[in-house]
Amino acid sequence: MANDQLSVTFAALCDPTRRAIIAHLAGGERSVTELAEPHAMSLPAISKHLRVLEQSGLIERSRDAQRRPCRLKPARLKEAVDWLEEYRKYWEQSFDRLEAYLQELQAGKRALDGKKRPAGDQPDKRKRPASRKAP
Amino acid sequence: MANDQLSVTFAALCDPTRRAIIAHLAGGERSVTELAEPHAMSLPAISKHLRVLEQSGLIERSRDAQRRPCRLKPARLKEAVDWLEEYRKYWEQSFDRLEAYLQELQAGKRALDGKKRPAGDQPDKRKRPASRKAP
DNA sequence: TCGTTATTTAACCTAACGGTTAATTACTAA
DNA sequence: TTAGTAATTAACCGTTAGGTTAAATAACGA
Repeated sequence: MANDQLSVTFAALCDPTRRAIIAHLAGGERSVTELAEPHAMSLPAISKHLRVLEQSGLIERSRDAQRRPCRLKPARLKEAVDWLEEYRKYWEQSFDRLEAYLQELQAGKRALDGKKRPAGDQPDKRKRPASRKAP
Repeated sequence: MANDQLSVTFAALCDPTRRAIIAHLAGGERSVTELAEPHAMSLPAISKHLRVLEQSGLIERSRDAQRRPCRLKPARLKEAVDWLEEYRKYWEQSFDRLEAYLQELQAGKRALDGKKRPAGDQPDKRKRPASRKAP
């Protein structure tokens, strides 16, 4: 896996067990055993997941007697959402189009006179590179 | 890898080449060769990345003569962001705390009389994160 | 000190990932 | 029909991810 932060974060998030752990930790600090309890797998497996989460910066662990309580560290989640937010306009645009379509349906209009073309729908004629070179 | 949609989406996003392709496609429809051009790897490698993106539902492909133009399909990005938004309050809370701290520093206050956000709170309140609030 | 609880480490296994090169398919143009 | 362009498939390879069991470590409590 690539080692840039965003790749590490998304890689940590792509396992459902780890996402469940994050959701669990949203309820506050939890011990390893508590985090393991809902999952049908061994403690070492959970321990590995926690290690991944810790190394990705999504959680941190402290010490309380024998326990190693974990807590959420949300900064990396913010980074991920910041990346995704760049594309918000695209899904909102799709929604707008759907909404417009539904309004048309409701109005019973068949002839679309002033049909506007939403941005990002560019036909985009650009030069095509002849052939690529593999290093 | 798990086959639930969110896992598939995050797995697709955890490769920097694939994220770059998504960013590239934000500029509109692109052919495989165009998408491959900025990357120092073979066309089959790009083809595999595109397959991952297509199967995850992040892009779709059509046919234009020999070309297979790709375009962004943002719905899955929205699902990912929706999951992450559940945690927005956590990073905003952290930010609030930092802000409060900085304000304290600037004011030179030592006694915190009207402290609104106690640190390290939520001991064991199991609550589901609520929906996102508008910024 | 001894046993118990909590957690991690070690060693191992299998499947999947991300890349390669060579061959193949799909389509166009001459 | 033939040559050329665009992209995919096939076969392969090394590394890593995610799980296992067994053993080790850390801290407590009697």
